[in-house]
Amino acid sequence: MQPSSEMQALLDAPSGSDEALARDLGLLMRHLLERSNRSVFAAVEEMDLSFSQTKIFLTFTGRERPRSIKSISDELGLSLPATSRAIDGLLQRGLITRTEDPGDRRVKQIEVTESGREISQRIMQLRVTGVQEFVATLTPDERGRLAAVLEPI
Amino acid sequence: MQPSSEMQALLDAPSGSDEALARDLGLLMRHLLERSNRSVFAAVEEMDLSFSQTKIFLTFTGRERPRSIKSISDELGLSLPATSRAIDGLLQRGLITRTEDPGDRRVKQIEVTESGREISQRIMQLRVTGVQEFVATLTPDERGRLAAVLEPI
DNA sequence: TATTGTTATACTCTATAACTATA
DNA sequence: TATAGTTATAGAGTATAACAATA
Repeated sequence: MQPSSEMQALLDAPSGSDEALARDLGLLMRHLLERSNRSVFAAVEEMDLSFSQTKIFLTFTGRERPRSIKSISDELGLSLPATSRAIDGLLQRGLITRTEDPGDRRVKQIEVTESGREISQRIMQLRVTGVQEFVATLTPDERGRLAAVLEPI
Repeated sequence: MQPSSEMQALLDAPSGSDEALARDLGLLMRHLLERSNRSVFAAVEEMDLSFSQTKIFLTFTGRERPRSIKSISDELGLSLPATSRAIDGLLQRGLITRTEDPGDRRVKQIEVTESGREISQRIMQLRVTGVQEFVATLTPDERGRLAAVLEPI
């Protein structure tokens, strides 16, 4: 089967087939993404954060303990120098602190400050808001059934 | 209500509430994205296409007619020079053609070549594959119910 | 010697400005 | 004058290489 035929098959997928489900899920994902990304991108641009700086904040969500630059670099798949420079920018704006690890003086411990936490939470809030707005567009019946299906998954 | 409390409320959202639904949808979206993006990014890197070049291909999906550089630039929200340069690269690799519009000689008509179409379809196929793999992990029962809920939406 | 982090350098992609050709 | 596209230039962000400090 040629790629071209496969694509066509996907568009024509009969209702109820796995292909139709994959297509509907893809469309839903795309819709949710567009909705969520618009507000997040606008906020991130307004706050003058780079994409990597935003992702650095996200690596702190849930676990507030200090992290080394290396561990952040590894988690984001970003080079150590790039991570170091991104952190430099956050440091200069007072959004994080960088202190020497007393146990291993090669290591710098990075922590989010109070104002950094505010920004980080605002970003996460916006991500959620896009999805919440979509949920609000559904009828109560659709909401209930979608919730019932998703919960076990 | 402080952002911090809002985030906590989301995590604690009682099963059946709109907040729980939004959270589950967000988690699903994140899961699908990670799954889909891994393979797409790997392929795009291997083919040595920039992010913008990939998006240019996507603007041709569904409508095979020639487009002007301006229209592509507008649709992607990319500057005209950046679009022009990205197209230059695709042209040099024989993935598109750039011909003068006989009706208005300021305009260049961009078309996807046969080898360009192959690459474009391979990318789209990978996007879909990630979702299809996820669908395959569901039980037939979950699949049926999810499909029934999504179709009207 | 190996590891953490920083600095030096070069590359890619982008936008704005200046320019050319056509309308 | 206005528009489509290109070329010139500068800036942001990245990676690799070279380096310093510590283990």
